[in-house]
Amino acid sequence: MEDYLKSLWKLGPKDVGTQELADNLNVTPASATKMILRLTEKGLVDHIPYKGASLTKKGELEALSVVRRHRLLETFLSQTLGLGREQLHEEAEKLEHALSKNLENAIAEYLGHPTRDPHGHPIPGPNGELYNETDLPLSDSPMNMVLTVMQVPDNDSNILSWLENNQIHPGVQLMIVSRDVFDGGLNVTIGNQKIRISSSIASLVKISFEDGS
Amino acid sequence: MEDYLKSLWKLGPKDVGTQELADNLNVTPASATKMILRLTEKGLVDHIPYKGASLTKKGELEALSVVRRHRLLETFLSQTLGLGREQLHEEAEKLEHALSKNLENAIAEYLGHPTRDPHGHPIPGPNGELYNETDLPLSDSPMNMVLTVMQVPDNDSNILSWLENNQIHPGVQLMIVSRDVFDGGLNVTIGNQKIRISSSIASLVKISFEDGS
DNA sequence: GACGTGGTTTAGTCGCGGCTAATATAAAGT
DNA sequence: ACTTTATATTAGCCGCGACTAAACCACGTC
Repeated sequence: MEDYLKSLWKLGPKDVGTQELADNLNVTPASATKMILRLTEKGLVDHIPYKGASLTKKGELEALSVVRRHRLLETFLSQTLGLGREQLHEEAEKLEHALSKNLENAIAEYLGHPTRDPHGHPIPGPNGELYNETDLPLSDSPMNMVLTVMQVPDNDSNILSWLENNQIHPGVQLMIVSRDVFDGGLNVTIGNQKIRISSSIASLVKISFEDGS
Repeated sequence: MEDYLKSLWKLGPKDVGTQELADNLNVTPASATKMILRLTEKGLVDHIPYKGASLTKKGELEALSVVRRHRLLETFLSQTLGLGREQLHEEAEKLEHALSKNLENAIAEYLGHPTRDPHGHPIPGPNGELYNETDLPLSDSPMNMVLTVMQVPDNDSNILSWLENNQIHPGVQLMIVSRDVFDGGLNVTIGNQKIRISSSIASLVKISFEDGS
């Protein structure tokens, strides 16, 4: 239920098709339809049959609350237990539904009310406030400029391990030296290393032009 | 489900009646019966109809695993977030079902494999090993001896707050100076304070004769 | 030894969140 | 316009964990 809201948020704000939603949650389209009906009933979702579904204001706030819990948990587990970025998502996924408001507050307090999680994703405020929407996909970034990695994906531990092995994580600086005309792959320098990043991965890494520290 | 195992463990090792179990979990006896049947089916519980239920070896291990997760979580939340003893139980109760083996291990590691939680309750090992079964109820303890508080209850935040307010928590030393003949209430010195502890509360506090530090 | 009472179980229902199989719809191709 | 095809929905089922109401059993009492 909370998972559906989260997925709708992640896939939104456009209307999300049943199939797309179902794929995202690893359930069948029939299950997704049923849930969409339930959520519509509760006023969390607007649904146009055979068209798609999107969150209402109320649904969006719910979704942001889940996302907040998720990202606070990731930050907390990283900070205390020192879990690697590849492990965080999976664990937070399980715990987020069981996190009380009290504990959410205590964790936020403990962490000093962080605005980014260990993947660089912005953490919504207690009332759904979101900042930091200005980061750019690495795949769309200009060449020969110093770029600061701001965000890496959180949900694919394979990609994440690869990035980690190549020293790519939030805060790191790099520069695009060339771009492959055919497949969009990037040749990048990072420190004194040169690596190649496929365009599919590059589209998942977000950067800014400022010093991200 | 895990809650049923935990309750059966807590109320055992004797046969537990449907009513008693249902009361403990705040459900109706009918619900308890149904669950007992399911657990029997799975080989976690032995059930004699109209008599009672008790854990099998397999069920006990399951139960101990839940207890371990619960107590590790309490310890972890206390240690990191500094939550008060009264709040720990409730929060751990929610999270325990969502704690993966991985995270359980990471937390145990982080805490240095503790054997007691903040209430002094023993934490079962990863394979269900339990020590520290020698602590005595304060209500049964001799007078005029230095006693060390080892365990306080975890599940009643009112009692816990009262104990906390009177400086009674694991590690504290006290002495029984007199015992009320009629109601079993205890007069106790703790530091230079004298307080009275009702027999019902005293039966929930466990002590040892050794220095508990 | 029948009788009543309290605890136990069964029967039937509900909401949640899944599934499969069958049906309905919208959009695109001929 | 008609048919194909992809996508959505409905219908009907299952397991979990709760509930109420009704039947059932065991035990102590008379």
